[in-house]
Amino acid sequence: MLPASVRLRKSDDFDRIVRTGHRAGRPTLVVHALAATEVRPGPPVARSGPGGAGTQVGFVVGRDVGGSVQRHRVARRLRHLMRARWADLPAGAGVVVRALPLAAAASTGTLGRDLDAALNRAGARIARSSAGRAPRRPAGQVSTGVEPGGS
RNA sequence: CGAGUCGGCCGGGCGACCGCGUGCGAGGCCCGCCCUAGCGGUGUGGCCCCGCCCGAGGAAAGUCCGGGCUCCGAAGGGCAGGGUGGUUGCUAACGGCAACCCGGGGUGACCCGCGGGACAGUGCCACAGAGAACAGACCGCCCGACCGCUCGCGGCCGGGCAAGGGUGAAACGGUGGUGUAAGAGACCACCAGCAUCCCGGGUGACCGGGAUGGCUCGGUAAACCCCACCCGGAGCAAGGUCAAGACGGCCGACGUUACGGCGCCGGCCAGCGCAGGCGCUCGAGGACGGCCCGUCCGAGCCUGCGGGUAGACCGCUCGAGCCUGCCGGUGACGGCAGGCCCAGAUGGAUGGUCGCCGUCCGGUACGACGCUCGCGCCGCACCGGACACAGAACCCGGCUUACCGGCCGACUCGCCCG
Repeated sequence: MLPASVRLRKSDDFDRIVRTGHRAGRPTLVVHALAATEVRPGPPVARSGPGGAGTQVGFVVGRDVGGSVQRHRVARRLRHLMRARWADLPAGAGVVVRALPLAAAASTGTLGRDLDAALNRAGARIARSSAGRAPRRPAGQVSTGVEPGGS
């Protein structure tokens, strides 16, 4: 399981990442992701610990997935799967994994493969938009790693 | 052995690896404070890491009742509104539970009942049927006049009757007799039922017995209504503390940009700011869910414009608590003694992946028994599949609903053996 400190806790964070983040879909789930500079325009929060420093992850399991028991089961399995992949995420990134109705019936192995594929595609899209024209974000962004002015 | 009734309990187990949350303890780094200024002390502080303890349910569910707790004002009266409805108890309380009463069902153990009032009033009673509420006469029974006649009768008119047939959930008591032209509680006996009174038993619902009366008086209150009793409102997003705070904050649309922003419009929610008006005991205004009364608060209030919270902590888990034993009670339950501490998350912990076992179902093979020779049933082995309903969110007591299955106890009926 992921500790509470690396999970998204604010409704605003969920809204921003789901609304403006880069998306990658699979049959069982959809990954929304933002690079560190897109998550927080200001100076990054200093954070210690292993893996991607400051990376935050959240999960959305809606009512269409199933009843309360089914939804909790899906969310727990996704948290366990994300724990194994969390260290490989870029530092400071924000990721929201949204489960689809098929996730309830899928095996944990299938969920893991879908999560890998979706994370890879979302990562590629972040890299492309940072390097190139940034079609999804009309207001352009500085490349990852360069801190915005002011500090 | 078979069939059944009631009550209680469990609701997969063990292991390995990897994890999450609260609490406690040790350590490291940072921060604040103190001084004797150090390799110091201190902490309601933050982060990391290690160890230990604990960590979902019988329904955690539906949110249908009842309470605790919190705030509204300290919780008044009447009306309206809502709820409950055999009796006596239990309980903090209840629409819950127990025992009993009455009615109904079952051979029985036992089960079921929204179980006050229909002479206070109003309404409704479909279809069928002649007639459905101070009812009614289709077939029918009887008497009389007239006509016909094959002299057993038929037709028609007037009158009497409601026994028999038929309709219906229900037809204005039942059976037998007297009576009569035929009949009818018209009268009589018994029975059922109703009303009033008396006696006996029971705390009571009610039960048992007796007398008198008129002879019989439908159902529906989960229709309005009447009677008795109960109910102030909102809810842990209750409520409280702290920090920030006016040149402010967030969100969205548009325009512009040197991509840092800027302008403008709109929206959002408070104790705030400005202006105007009214008022300070001859009292503005307000509170008590609605209305009236009554009571109380009261120095601020109203309007317009501007402007605009929802972060952290407390509440938050020791409670009508759980277990064991004894005592009282038919029982629900109560009393006493001893022991125990048993989830507190907040995008929301209580788990993930495997292995072995267990339970159930299906198939195959073998063995025992029964046999109507198709099969049934039991044991065992292997293979395959399934393992329910469901996730705390302030806390309790209930109710209701969902649920693969399993275990235990008491009792009833039938058959067989001794």
